[in-house]
Amino acid sequence: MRVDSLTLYAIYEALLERYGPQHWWPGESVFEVLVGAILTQNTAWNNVERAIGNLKTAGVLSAEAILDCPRDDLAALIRPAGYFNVKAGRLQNFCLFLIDSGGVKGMGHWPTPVLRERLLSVNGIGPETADDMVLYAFQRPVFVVDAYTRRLGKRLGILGGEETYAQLSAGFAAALPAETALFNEYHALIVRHAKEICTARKPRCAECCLRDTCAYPGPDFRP
DNA sequence: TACCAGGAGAAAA
DNA sequence: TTTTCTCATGGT
Repeated sequence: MRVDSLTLYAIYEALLERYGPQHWWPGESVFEVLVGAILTQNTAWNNVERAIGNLKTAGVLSAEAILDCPRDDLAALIRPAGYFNVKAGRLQNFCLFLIDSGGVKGMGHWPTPVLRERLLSVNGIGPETADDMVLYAFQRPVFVVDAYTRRLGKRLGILGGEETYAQLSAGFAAALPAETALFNEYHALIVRHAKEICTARKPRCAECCLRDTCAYPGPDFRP
């Protein structure tokens, strides 16, 4: 898959001009970013914030505490984030992996491809969650692809819609300079755009809301 | 009331 | 191998 660099950069510039820097990822520590990446799977961030708040209040926002916490109790704490039973297991899987790997510091010594592969080996961590972690927690230049990225790319005519995650991530990364700050901001801006338009235009958007049901072709960011 | 949200894994076809 | 189903709360 090939994506035109100029087009991709023009989209980025347009989003940055419209919304400004997003200062991602929201979180007070690297561990909080890692936890947030799992909790936000198919879930609105507002609900994730509630869940993380519960973990903080209960003193369960560390790998050791999450592993020590009975599964049902952990599930109750993260209930606002939805899929709480599933995510409680995923959090504990990841925390076990994190401790076995020497923590964030130990994992920080791994080359990016190794880091990514090992994260993907953890049950409950798929491509997007792994890349969220690699980019936002470990500050490595990987391009995060989410549902918004796919929809926006399709709306703008730069994607066909059938590409695999790996094809999209590699295609975007190859078309842009490998800069962590750029990849950080780009993904954040796409999410911001989606939220902004969806919130502003409900119930019926006059501009591309990035939903599958939206028939509007979307704003033209092409150069 | 119905739809949607910063996915992933298991089961079924 | 590909498609479908399941997990679930909270906002609009």
